[in-house]
Amino acid sequence: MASKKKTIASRVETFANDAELSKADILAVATKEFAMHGLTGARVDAIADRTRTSKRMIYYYFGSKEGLYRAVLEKAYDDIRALDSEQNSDTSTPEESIRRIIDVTFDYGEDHPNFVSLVTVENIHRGRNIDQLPSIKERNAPVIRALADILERGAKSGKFRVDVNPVDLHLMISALCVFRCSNRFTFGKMFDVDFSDPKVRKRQKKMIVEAVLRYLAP
Amino acid sequence: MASKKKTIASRVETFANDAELSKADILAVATKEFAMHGLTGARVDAIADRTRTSKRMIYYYFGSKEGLYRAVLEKAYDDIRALDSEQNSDTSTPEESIRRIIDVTFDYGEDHPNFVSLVTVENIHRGRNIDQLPSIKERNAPVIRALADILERGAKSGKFRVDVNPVDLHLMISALCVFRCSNRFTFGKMFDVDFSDPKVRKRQKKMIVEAVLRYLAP
Amino acid sequence: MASKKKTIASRVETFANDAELSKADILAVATKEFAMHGLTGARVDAIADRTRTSKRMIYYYFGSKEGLYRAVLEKAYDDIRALDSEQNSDTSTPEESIRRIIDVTFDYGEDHPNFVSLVTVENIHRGRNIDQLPSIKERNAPVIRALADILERGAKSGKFRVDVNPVDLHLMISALCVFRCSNRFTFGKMFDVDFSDPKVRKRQKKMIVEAVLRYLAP
Amino acid sequence: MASKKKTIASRVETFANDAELSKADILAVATKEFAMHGLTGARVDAIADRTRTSKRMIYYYFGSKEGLYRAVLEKAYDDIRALDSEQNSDTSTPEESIRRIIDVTFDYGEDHPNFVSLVTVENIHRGRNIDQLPSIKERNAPVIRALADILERGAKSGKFRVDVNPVDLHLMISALCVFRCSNRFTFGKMFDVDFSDPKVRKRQKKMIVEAVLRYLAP
DNA sequence: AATGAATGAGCTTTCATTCAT
DNA sequence: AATGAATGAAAGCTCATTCAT
Repeated sequence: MASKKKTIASRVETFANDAELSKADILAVATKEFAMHGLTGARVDAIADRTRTSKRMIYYYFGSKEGLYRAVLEKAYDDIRALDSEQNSDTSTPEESIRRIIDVTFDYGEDHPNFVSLVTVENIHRGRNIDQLPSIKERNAPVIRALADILERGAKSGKFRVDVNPVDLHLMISALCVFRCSNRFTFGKMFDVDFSDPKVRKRQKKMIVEAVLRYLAP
Repeated sequence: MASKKKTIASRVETFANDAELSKADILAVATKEFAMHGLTGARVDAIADRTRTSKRMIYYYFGSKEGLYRAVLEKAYDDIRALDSEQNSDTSTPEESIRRIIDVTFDYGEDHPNFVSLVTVENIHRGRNIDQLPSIKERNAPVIRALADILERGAKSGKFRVDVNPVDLHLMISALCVFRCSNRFTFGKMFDVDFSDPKVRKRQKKMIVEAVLRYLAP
Repeated sequence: MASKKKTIASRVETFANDAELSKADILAVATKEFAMHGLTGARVDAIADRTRTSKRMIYYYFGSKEGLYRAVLEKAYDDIRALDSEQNSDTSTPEESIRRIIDVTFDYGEDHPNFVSLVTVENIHRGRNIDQLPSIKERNAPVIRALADILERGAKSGKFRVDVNPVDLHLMISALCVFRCSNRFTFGKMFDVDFSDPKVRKRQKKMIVEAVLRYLAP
Repeated sequence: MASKKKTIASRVETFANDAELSKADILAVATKEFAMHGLTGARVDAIADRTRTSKRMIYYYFGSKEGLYRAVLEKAYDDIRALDSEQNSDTSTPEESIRRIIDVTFDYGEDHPNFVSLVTVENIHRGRNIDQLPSIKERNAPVIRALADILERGAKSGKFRVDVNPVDLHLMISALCVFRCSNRFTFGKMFDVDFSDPKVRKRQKKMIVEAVLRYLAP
């Protein structure tokens, strides 16, 4: 290994970096595995095999299969935080803001099937693991605050109705954007819908925007 | 055993019933187990233990763990068929029809968490098993026909817009009704929503009805 | 079934025939299965599936898997008895008799791989089952008597040496004719011999005849 | 454990040896089991029970029951290689060389019934496993080369005939020496031969030597 | 801090056989 | 005489994890 020639000072840092790289490597592989097979279906061996490190290191870094799963879950929700921070643009109209939120949410689901799967998996396990990651909760508060702000501005300007619960609105948008991703296999096969077809995608996104905006109208 | 007193004629029938009863018993227990732990997480031993029969009989009747899972899946979709047949009431207005479809769909998700979980589980497995149950597909066609009929009546009477795809409408209603059930754990914990609270339930159902009807308006 | 119209008298006989046909059917299938997979490797289910009757009938007729195996073994040795009876032709010279015995033995091994396999299987089980079939022993005595007779005639005429043990001679011929059948797979693969090649077959038969006759020469 | 006192240096080596010892232990026990019961008849549990290690370790070291069987087969053929290397003595006459080869082959079969059984077992499985052990083939080439050399020397000196195929000669010797071992149970019981009787053994070995040498004579 | 070797517990499945008429 | 339904026992194998340095 190259690290053999390093000074003690640099080595500590390098090892730390190596360790971080290894952890990141494991997390990336594990994300796929958990998303594809679920918590119980995922195989620690399978993860280790596709990693630069060994199975032993998974336990060294993450303690257990569940510990690794929780780290994967945390990372997945971490990644989605970047989404929210982009949405703070007060200059746009409430309607434009809603449009963009739907647009971003819709695309995120399409582009991050692993995230969608992980949320699904976690719900099968009744949110048992997300309970142990209190940081996630804090991170998600901004979404509701942003929606509440938009709703307030819309109500004040007379463009939106005044009786909308921001959490329910978030539920509505999430449902419409995520369900078609999380249930694409059963729904797609049952009703012959090809969710990956760009035309279908565009049509459904338009439908969601219309439905939400009409609902918000006074 | 009670069968000792039976006549030959009744015995044959009774035996058939015994077998059917045993199968039904196994299916009921297995439905719970698969819904709670997923396909891989479910344990054949655990199912057998809660059954009047033995593990051996599960293999005798269903061939394999996956065979049992498929039977459970088929049964779950079978049960939902009853839902559809109730909805054929041509006397009601298109709006009333939509209201009732949402009402029934919403309640079904609430009242049959196992069904919702199974669909979730099947999507993690990318619809691999539902593919092998072609009967399911046929059974689900009526839902779309019913919606298409309502849409047509609505369009003719000028109450509904004319450009609605019935499958997309079904997707919208399913998303709004099912997502809040399938994702109740992650969403509920993240945003402090108690989906089991009757007030929340009522409020959200009202929101869904409004959203859909407003979307369908011309 | 056709038997439904039969009179009672004929039915008994017919059933007996049916039974015999079923037994023969089972035996034929079982012979293959035991020859191919050995006693433990053979599957009662596999045998039943390739039979016109059911697994239950195998137990009805033969009592157990081992019982069936013994019946198969007995049948196999029964069939070979026909071989011996043909060989009693006193008009031929001792040398001609030996030639013909080798010829027949050699061809029998080639043409009845199942028999060869069954003997092999039985030896893996240390002759445990053949022990319980005393009839087989009696049936095999004639071979030795025939050889003893040939040896005596050969010795008297001065064509053969006088110190040959007929059982050892039978061992020699059997070894040379059977080994190349029973061990064709390991030997063939190890030394690139294609035992099914007619040229190889002819060459080896010639070798065996020469070796035995030279050994028997005074 | 004794290893607690070991130095680091010795420990590594000792651990390696422990593993090798465990493997050798398993192989020895498995050889017996497979020879006695065949591939399917052998029980992994039975092997594990007679071993210092556990069933789990068998799978750790050998992957599967078939993997263990192949290892056993390879070891058995490995052991016989020692036999061949002893036979290279150019000073002896061709006749003496043949005598010794028969002597050694004859005794090896007598003294290693497990080897004979394993070959038998492998032939029932149509050489499927030996196919996957290409090393075995290489190891067996020397036998044929040695025989070819002897035949050539014998032909040159006018002591042997010139038209003998060395592989066929090997087949002849193997057949005469091995058949009486592999088929001792059926043949012995059928014709009342006690192959373990030293007198019988001696008589038959003499017969084999005579038969082969007479066949090789010009 | 990092790791190769080892493992107990439990998994799904298969097997020959018997039950009950 | 004949048979479809049912089954206890055990098989091969896999899993996440720990041992021991």
